[in-house]
Amino acid sequence: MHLPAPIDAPAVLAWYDRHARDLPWRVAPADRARGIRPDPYRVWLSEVMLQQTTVAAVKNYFLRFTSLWPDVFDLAAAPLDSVLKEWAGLGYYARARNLHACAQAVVREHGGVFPQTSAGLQTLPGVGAYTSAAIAAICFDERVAVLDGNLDRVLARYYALPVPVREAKEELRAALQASVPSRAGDFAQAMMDLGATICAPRMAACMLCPIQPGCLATKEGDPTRYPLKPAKAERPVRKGHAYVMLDADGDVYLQSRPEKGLLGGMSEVPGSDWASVLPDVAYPTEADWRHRGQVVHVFTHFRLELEVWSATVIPDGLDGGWWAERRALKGEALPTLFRKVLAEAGLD
DNA sequence: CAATCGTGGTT
DNA sequence: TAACCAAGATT
Repeated sequence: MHLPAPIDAPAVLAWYDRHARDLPWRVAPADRARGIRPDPYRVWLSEVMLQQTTVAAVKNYFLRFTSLWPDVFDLAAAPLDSVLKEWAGLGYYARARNLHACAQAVVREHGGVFPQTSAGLQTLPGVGAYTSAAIAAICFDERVAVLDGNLDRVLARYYALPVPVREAKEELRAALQASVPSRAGDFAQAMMDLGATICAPRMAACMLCPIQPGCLATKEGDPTRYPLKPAKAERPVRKGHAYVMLDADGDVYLQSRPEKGLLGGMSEVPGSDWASVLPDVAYPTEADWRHRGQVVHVFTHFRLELEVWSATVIPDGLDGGWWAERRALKGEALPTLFRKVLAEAGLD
């Protein structure tokens, strides 16, 4: 499959010069034209946070991280534990571990200076095809195709792509590559802004679109028909128990999850396995256990239903965890799931 | 390479 | 309100 007609980059850049979003990690096009260059550390940090995550959700985390750790040396020197705590709630926690490992690699192996090519950047932990291209284009104007979810949608519509994106990824990349102008960084950000604000998933404001003249989906009449979706797998249900233990002072017993896998390295309250059939109740210790309710939490690939139990216990026979003061819970590396569990047990 | 890996905003 | 989906990486 060969895709015709490259994107009209001058039209896209002219649109971007007027309508670029103002974001904390971004250098505005006017400033960029004046020679101001983005800080690769801030661009990298924002790009990692933005992986599969909305701009709205990222903003405050970005400001917090850059306030705590203004440069890559600060972040590399921070304890992993504190990075996980600050990442709590943002999801996809492998990103936080890779973020920390990447900062240390940049400091140890590159003297604190990020590599300046997409190929060099892609050797870093947590930096894949998209993120390496985005940093190289935005910071160094490397003429590389920056292909994210927004671009998948914009290009699928522009070319009225007759197959799901996954089956034509390389054709899209080639078509985009052939369109990249010398202002590669502004072009990449412009195309993403276009996807986020004009060519949105369920609404296409084609009258405002700078590349509407070449858009094949618009010619067909219904751009939101694209991209074509592959059949979706249904989401299985898993069930389990969560045991919230309090001591006489009202402190809460927490423990760390295994470093790999779901919610890896984050904190939790003890609980059962999660299975398609609710496991038998097995309290961690003898006490007057009470059922406090149920928490439902939806992950990407399954739905979880946890029965929440709580009790005041005599703190013995427990191993490997720690007692957290209730007013210190806010600072623990607790994923949203276990914050819901604690709330269900009456601990806010 | 298909499965795994979170969460909150939006419709 | 349930479904959709977001500036993807890793194995």
